[in-house]
Amino acid sequence: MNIARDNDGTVGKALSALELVAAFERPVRFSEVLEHSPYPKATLYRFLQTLTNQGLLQYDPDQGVYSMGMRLVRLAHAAWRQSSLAPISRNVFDTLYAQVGQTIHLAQMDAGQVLYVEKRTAIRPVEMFSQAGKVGPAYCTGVGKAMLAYLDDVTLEAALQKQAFYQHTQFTHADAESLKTELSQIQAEGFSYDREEHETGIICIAKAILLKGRPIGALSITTTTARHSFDDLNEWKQPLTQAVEQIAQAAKDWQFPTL
Amino acid sequence: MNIARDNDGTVGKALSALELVAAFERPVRFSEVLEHSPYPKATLYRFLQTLTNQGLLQYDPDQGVYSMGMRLVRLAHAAWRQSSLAPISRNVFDTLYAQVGQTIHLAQMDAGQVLYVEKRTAIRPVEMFSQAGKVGPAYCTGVGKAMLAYLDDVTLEAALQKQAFYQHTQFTHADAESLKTELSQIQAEGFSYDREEHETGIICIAKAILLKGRPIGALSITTTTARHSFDDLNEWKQPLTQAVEQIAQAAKDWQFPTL
DNA sequence: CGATCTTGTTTCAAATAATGAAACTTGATC
DNA sequence: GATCAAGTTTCATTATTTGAAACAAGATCG
Repeated sequence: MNIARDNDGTVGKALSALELVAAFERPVRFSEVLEHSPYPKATLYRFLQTLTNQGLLQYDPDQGVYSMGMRLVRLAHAAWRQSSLAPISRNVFDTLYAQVGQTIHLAQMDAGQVLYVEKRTAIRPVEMFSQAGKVGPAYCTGVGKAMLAYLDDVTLEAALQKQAFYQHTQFTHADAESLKTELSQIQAEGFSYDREEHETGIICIAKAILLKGRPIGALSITTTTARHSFDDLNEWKQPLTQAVEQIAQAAKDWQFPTL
Repeated sequence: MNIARDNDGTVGKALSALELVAAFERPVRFSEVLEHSPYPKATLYRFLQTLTNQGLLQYDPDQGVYSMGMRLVRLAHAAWRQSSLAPISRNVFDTLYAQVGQTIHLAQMDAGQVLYVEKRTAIRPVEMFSQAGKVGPAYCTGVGKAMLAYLDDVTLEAALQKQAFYQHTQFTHADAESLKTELSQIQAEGFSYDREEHETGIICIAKAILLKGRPIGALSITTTTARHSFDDLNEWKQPLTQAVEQIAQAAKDWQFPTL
């Protein structure tokens, strides 16, 4: 999909400079960005100036550091409302949470990764990796595998190409082959599981949301091995399925973009 | 609205095309965008292509419509974590909510407007982009006026230039003069009030968060005329002040960008 | 069924903006 | 007060963007 994210002239290059700043996860000096940048000093300098002018970055003159700009938050709000599943899923999401009382996630695919667009935490909050806007790996999360399972061959190959297959835990899939085997199972069964593949002690059951046969998102119910066994996950099949179907229906009615 | 936001060559123009799509608040056809665009057909066409390639927009081939892209949500997450007050305010924010039990907002300034970065309501405890990322007018909100009151003259004039002074209710400030008068009062008193200026029945007390004398954000406690009188608002002065001071301290420690 | 309109896409020479090596400025360090 | 590091500006060269116009692909109509 975006093999060519750098073949977009000035705009593409400027955005890749923006990603450089984002990657730091903290305010950065110009020279730090320069070290990680493929662009000459003067060129990068002007990119950061332009991005700052545009509000995609902000510059603190006291400390001489750049950080991500608040205009992005405003734009993301528009994106979230306009093309994420979250707004139309709101009621269903709340209902599901009330039914199962566990941490639930709503996710979509972005550039081969999982992007969480909505989250609801359990009463007893388990400190865990995730929040709206946060991205995660597709190959070792319940929602990621649920969506991968329904991709057509071409898109799947493209997505697999981007997976790192980093061994998060001893249960993480090590390569595309073993992942693919599970994907067929998931497609056959209709449910996807995370068996401590991303984080030790964290398990989940997930299901893809389909529109015209294509996965437009996925919903998951998460818990810990301390509180539940793998078998317990199956008790949530019914409410999960119902929620997924309702969101799919809402998406259909809403003319949700099929990506 | 954006004085120099168009003098940034291709990047600036492409971003203004992105804003055009954002303004629709729904998926749009190419021709609809074209109508509202200052650019020739071919130029706009290539902008949308580039933006789509870059994931800032997404294109639905079935319906031939563009909508905001999920990459923005990912980037905004980085912005929110890296340069919004929200992450460092989290504990203080939760404590304040527990103390007052009313709807509370944390906001920052962006391009003369108020940008909400965090919200807490009784009904839905955690809301990310549904509320965070929302923008509001500065001249008729508690948080907006609180921040305006501490801007230096040059910045204030620039900000006032961007205010629409739309008469939301009978109490809305009608012009810069009457607003300025209140701003001096706010600065003297340290507290800002929304007396049904934005929405009938909605009132609030707000206070600016200062770092080196400059407003980096504001915190507000909101209620309704049905439940509280204007005088009641003052009962929250103490917890509000405490929260603001704690956030200011955290920002100082965190080397928060001073904008 | 062919004509006409509407909408979206591509072309190509001219106009404009981006590029980057190098020089320069600023401020810190020894 | 000399040296070094970090950030900023310059300017001729090069590459990209620009947009009128032509083209394609559906719709809609008589």
